[in-house]
This record gives sequence, C-alpha cells and structure tokens, in this order.
Amino acid sequence: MTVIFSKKCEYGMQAVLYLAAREKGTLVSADEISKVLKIPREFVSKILQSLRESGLISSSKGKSGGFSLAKSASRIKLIDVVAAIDGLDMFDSCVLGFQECSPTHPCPVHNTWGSLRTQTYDMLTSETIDKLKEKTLHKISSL
Amino acid sequence: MTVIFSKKCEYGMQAVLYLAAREKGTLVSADEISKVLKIPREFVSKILQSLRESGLISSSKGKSGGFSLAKSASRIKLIDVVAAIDGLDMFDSCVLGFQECSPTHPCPVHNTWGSLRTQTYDMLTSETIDKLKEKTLHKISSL
DNA sequence: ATTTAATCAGACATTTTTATCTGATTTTAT
DNA sequence: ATAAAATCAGATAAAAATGTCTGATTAAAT
Repeated sequence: MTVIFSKKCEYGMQAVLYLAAREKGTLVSADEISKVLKIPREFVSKILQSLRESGLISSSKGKSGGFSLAKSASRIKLIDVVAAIDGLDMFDSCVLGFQECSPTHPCPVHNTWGSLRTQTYDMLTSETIDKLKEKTLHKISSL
Repeated sequence: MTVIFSKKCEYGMQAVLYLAAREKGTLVSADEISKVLKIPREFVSKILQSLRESGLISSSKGKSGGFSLAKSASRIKLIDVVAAIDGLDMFDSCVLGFQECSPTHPCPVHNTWGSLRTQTYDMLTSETIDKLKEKTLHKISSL
C-alpha cells in the first residue's frame, strides 16, 4: 500500500484541526473526537496522549475533562503534528529507496522529488492551524 | 513512519531500473540483483515473481536462467511498477485521511495536495525506464 | 546421465502498525 | 460520600508489511 502519512499521523492532524475548530478553552473528550472523526475510540485516545506528551495539546482529567490545544492555533502547524508522530525522515530520504542518494550520487528522479518534497514541506508549514481550520468547518458541522 | 512507497515497491523500481541498465536480452539472476541492490535475496525473488505475473518482466528457469524486461525499456515507466505493486490508490486519496474529501467537501490542503499528487504522477510517467536508467548507471557501476 | 544453478510455489516467521482491553486514577456533579 | 465521566498507563490482540525457509521443478553444463 502506498501512503504518505501513517494512520496515527492522519488521525493526529484531524484531531488537532478539530480541537482548533472548537472554541478556545473548550475541553473536548476523546469520545467526541472519536465519534465525529470516526476514529476508534481507544486508538485516538492513545494518539491524543502522545500529542500531549509532545506538548502540542493539553488535557485535564476527571468528569467533564478532555483535551484542548496547548497553545494558540495561530502558533501550530501541521508539520508539528507530523514531526511529533511520524517524524521528519521522509523529508530527507530517497523516494526510490536508494540508501546513498545525494547530489553527487543522485537517483534518476532525485531533483524532481527534491522539489516535490520541498513543496510538501511548504504545504505543512505555510499556514497555521487557525487558518486551515476554517476550511475544515464544513466537515465538522456535518457531524 | 512516513513513507511514499512500500519497500516492495521501492525494491521493484530499483530492480526494473537495474534490468534496464543491463544489456537487452541478458538474463539477470535474483541473486545478482540481491547483491548489487542489497535487498534480501528471497524477498527480491518474490518481488520479481510478482512483477513477472504482472507482465512487466519475464523469466527463464534452469541453470543460467534469470530475469529480463518483458518489453523494451522505452515502453516501461516507473508508474507501471507502482501500479503493479502498490496500486494507484494514493493518487486518489486525501493526504489528511478524510474519507470524503472532494472538490465540494475539500480538506484544508485539498488543492495544494492535488497539485503535488499530479506532479508526483508526472514524475513517474514523464520519462521511460531507458531514459532514467542512464542516471542510475553510476550507482550500478559502483557495484 | 548426473550435477549444478537457477526459478517457482507455498508455507512459515518476524516486525511494525493498527487497534483493543483492563483497571487505576482523577475530578465534577449530585 | 457517592456516582459518574473522563484521562492515563500498560498489557494484549489483530492485521499488515517485511523477510525467510523448504522443497519441487527446470534447464544448461559437464
């Protein structure tokens, strides 16, 4: 199967966007996120825990507890989620899997892929979560 | 882990490029491919078998048998290998993992990713294996 | 003919990813 | 105080990807 990001990472990005789409300061439960985004409850729960450990989101325990962004949505980017979950290795590796792929020993698509990789990186860094979330609201409102 | 193509697919592309780099008509053993490309022997053997079933390469059994391209390198593209091994799903799926991601219900990076996906597709279709192999020769000669 | 070196087929094993379970702890609301 | 609803931690399970093994078959070389 061909994939860009792991399921964990996809779900993590969706969850962070969802948290941003909710009022600032509001606590959102793993259960709600699970239902809205259709992610297995215990699985998204684990992902949220790891994002908390990474410092991207924060949580409070107990009844009416839940999760919220750890900082302003204007200071979080998708790349932060990718870095926290999948890591940034893909932005430094050969698309054909050659181990020594470098400017002096490039693979046949080295330059093309280099450009695409950079553009992908830009996609994840150019806009912050608060801008991106606007474009996600229609998905969320259709609960 | 973040990945574009599966290991199978990466190895498959490398193997096809290697076959193209060898003289036309020459039979290359799985053992040689394994050693040169540093891919586990039995694993690459399976990949070669599946590429044969897909019709991209052909094989002959018995002593001094081996593999060769099933047709001219000028008629094979990397996308053919991807299609045979990983399939083309990635060129029709949401990078954030949203199930219903469409022009009418786009994810926040829908258009950007759409463009990148197209460019990636182009990278795999614009040149044939015989052109690409030239750029791989330096890797192979350093055995 | 026999040996040798290769593919082939299918089962098996390991590792990683994805997902679930169990129970403990925390906090709010009654 | 007690019940309810949430996170948390760690073990477990299931599925998919990656890798290995065994033996059969084939065909060239001796």
